[in-house]
Amino acid sequence: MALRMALLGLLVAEGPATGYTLAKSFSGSLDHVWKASHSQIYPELAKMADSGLIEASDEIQSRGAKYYSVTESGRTELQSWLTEVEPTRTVRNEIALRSFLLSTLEPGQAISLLDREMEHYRVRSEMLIELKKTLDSSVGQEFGYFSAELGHRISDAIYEWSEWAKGKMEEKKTSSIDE
Amino acid sequence: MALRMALLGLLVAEGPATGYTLAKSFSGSLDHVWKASHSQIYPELAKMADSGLIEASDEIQSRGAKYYSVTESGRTELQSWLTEVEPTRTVRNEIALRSFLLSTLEPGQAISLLDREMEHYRVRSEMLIELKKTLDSSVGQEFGYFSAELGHRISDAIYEWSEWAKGKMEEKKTSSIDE
DNA sequence: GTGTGCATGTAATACGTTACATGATTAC
DNA sequence: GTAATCATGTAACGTATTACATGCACAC
Repeated sequence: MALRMALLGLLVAEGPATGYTLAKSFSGSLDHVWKASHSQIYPELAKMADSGLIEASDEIQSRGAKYYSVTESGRTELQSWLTEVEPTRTVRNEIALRSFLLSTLEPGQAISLLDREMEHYRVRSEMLIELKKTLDSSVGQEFGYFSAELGHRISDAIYEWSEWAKGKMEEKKTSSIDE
Repeated sequence: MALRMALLGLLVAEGPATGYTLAKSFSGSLDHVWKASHSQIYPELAKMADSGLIEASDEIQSRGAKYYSVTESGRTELQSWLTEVEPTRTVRNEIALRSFLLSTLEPGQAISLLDREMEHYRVRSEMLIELKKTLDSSVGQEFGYFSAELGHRISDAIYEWSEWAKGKMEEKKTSSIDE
């Protein structure tokens, strides 16, 4: 359902697009929020067209490209999903799971894992700051701005957590030497 | 793989346990990090026993309970996964996706969604503060402490983002009235 | 002519959710 | 005796990942 809504959202915001373009949009703006590959997107678009949420244009473009656009029913569907369906808040975050398992490691090992995380989220955070700048200056592109901001705040939170956890692990390491 | 590692981690940290207990542990401590239901856990434990990562005790307890414990091979497996396998950082966060779709809504509608989120994450945050207090006072239970801290920081980040986004939406609402 | 990027799809496998199904034990 | 909780499992379905497969168009 979420993938379907993501596709509807992109079509609403950016107008008619092909499966290929939508896959690209995912990797450009939705990537830090929701991932999907073309092998998922094409069959989903076909199903959506079957249920009348989107329509394929009659003319097929060069290279066999098919342009899809949202129907009125598609717009309604997206609206009611956003406003009426209770969000699935299932967390499935491997980094968080790994943080849970950190204490099964030696402090030294844990520290090098945390260093890796810090580096990753520092880079990610910087990337999102850049993305926000781009989106900020191009008026009418607020679409991705909210999620870029959220992604940025979450990345920072993970970065700071890693720093904190590293500190804890260093204390542990020192105190075990003292014993 | 992640579920398998979560189960190994729980068995390492808490000693021998049954599928039922492990399912309970998930909902107690791992819930805010990784979700799994018993229908996933039982078959996974059977597979893990087949590959020798865990062992079932000979005696079957009352009510047909089976106690599993980690083997040496299981410990090694967990270690090498944590230290050698590059984490899957795929984000699949429905709240973040919804944030992406916010701009397809009227500011008024968006604001009520954001209110709902704020309430949710305020409660979640408070819950995790309580959990951290519990884990802090019981020595030797640092196991869940790192992930509770991470969960807490992420919840707060989402809460603050919602507040920020709500402000933006209110500006938008006012300015559209002014027009 | 050949490599890169555009463009679409299918197949196999893995992972996850919901619902179905059963039975033992304990507490009231 | 009956309700709650312990305890384990299977089946159907839905979602996601990886690999396979094909062909057009443009630039060099």
